[in-house]
Amino acid sequence: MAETMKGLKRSHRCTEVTGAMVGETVTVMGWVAKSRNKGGIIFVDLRDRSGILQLIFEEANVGAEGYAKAEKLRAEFVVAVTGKVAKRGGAVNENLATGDIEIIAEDIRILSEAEVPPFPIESDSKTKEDLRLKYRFLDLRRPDIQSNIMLRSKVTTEVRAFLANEGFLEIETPILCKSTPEGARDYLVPSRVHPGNFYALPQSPQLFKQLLMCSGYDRYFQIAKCFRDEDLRADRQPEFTQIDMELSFVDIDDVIDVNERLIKHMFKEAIGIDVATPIRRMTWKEAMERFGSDKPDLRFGLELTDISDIVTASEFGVFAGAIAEGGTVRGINAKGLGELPRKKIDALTEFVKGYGAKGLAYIAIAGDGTEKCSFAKFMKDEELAAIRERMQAEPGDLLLFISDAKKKFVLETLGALRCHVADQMGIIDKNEFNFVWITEFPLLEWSEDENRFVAMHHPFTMPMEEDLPLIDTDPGAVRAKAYDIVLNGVELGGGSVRIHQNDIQEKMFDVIGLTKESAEDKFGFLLTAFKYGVPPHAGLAFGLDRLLMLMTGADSIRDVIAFPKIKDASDLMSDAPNIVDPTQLKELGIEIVKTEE
RNA sequence: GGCCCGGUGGCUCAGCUGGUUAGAGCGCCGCCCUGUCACGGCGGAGGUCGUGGGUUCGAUCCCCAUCCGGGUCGCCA
Repeated sequence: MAETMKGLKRSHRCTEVTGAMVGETVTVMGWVAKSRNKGGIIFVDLRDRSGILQLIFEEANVGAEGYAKAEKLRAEFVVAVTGKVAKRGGAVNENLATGDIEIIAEDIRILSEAEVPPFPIESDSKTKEDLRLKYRFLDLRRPDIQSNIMLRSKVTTEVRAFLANEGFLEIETPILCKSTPEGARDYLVPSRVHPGNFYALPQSPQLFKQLLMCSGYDRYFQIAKCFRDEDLRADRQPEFTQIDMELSFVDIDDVIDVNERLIKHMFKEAIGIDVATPIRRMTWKEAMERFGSDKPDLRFGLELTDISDIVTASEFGVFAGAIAEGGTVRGINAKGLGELPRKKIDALTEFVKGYGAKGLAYIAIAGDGTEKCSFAKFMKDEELAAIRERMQAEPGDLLLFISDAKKKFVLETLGALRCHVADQMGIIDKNEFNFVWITEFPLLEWSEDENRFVAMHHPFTMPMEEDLPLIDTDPGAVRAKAYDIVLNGVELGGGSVRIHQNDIQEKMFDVIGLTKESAEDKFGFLLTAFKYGVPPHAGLAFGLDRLLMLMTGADSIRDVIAFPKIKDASDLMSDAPNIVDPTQLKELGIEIVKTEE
């Protein structure tokens, strides 16, 4: 029978009770983590979000009725206990913050009984994630998840404090928006008042924050929910949170400066890490050439090496052919893997095939200098020697090569292989926080599917002034005033300077094949706003979930979100999404059409 | 949509090439125990081996389909 807490007031959380309070009477409330009945004396570990505190029940102190209640306690019962703080009578438990004290219970109320939970409520849970997510409210009781969620709160609190101090205003933007079907798929919300019309949930507050700049708010930020109807990943959820900001009368360096200080502040206050500033900067081109990625993990080397010039005239058709078609041949030197078993090399081949590579060429050099080369029979000795020299190969090294007619493909695939191999080699320092700004992104990207240039970032991104003349002659070569902040190979955030001049904006729409009418239809309100006095402005957004993932070392973004969704974007706990009542659909004028296989 | 991995008591797992009364640890239930904290002792309950077909004398094991979950590629301006 659950009791009321009438007349009681919690005086402390569990670990707020300290050795300095010995002799004081306290009232604590929480969940029974563990009960150990020794017969005549009962020890109970009481748990709340602060941690664990040991309670002692003896009939002499708590009375016959209280002792009988204590005997009934099972895991996850919710209790209120009043008692005296005491130094431990027995051994000190070094593993607990409160390990040298205990509460000698004088009164107990069972506020709620509990069924046996479907899985243990403990840190480092081995329980499968689907079960944990079905009972997320129990999973959220586990100390390690609680610590993640509390750290998340700490981070947003610090972000607000820091940005407020820098003169930023926190302004909310709408969740019900107009669909702008460029980029990711929108989540749509039907309108009852306008049958057949739909709102879209925002993929980001991009247009609204630019409007706020037009309206003179000068420095805006928001902890913003964003929505993208795309497939999930370990680091991707359909709804996620951004620390979003926009600033007026600034250029790249101003944005980078305030954000470096924000990063420094967040990491220091949240997890006690000192981030060295200024943070290194690297152009997109350099990142791609050296690391095969626009979000390079700089905690290790394994850089890409170009051997195209050496093999261009070789007899090896795979290499020579790729180059003849305008492609390239690049390699990495996996130091010390020269005696990797054939099976493991085959596994690496499978890995790159997963990205669409036709194969993986290799030269494995054993410790004694003997070589196994997958393409030796096509190569002259001097060509192989030149490759070894270029790759700085030594006995014990494994050289891996990828070739293709598409340079971008070679770089990206090898970049992925680089990270995969580094992981296998165990050369990544998990305690390092390696930041880098990636700058000078291309403004445009050629889309094979659409047979046109598309904006790499978004169509409001400002080209670099010195590249403006190229926009007609060689659009693909134009660099943008865009920047990403990358941490340990993860894109933490990104932003850009926005276009605020009409002529450049028109040119931009023109290049990506957007007619004046179409642009007007999609973003007319923004373009109109720009006619009435627009300040130069720029902004940036961090992925809060990914940030927390990196701060906590979590393997999955789900471990830092209170109520995450699973791979198919559903919620195992509430069973959303779900069918709705036919009358709701009727009111919205929506009819469900079954699609055939 | 493609590829890969997994599904065996409440939890985590074992189960070799098909033949076992399908096991273990933890948890749970009962009794005992006044200094435990991974408490201890004794006893006990609990499993349509994800589901449906098929092969076979016989399937947890092999085959097909399907459901559920994870990773990844595509996708994510």
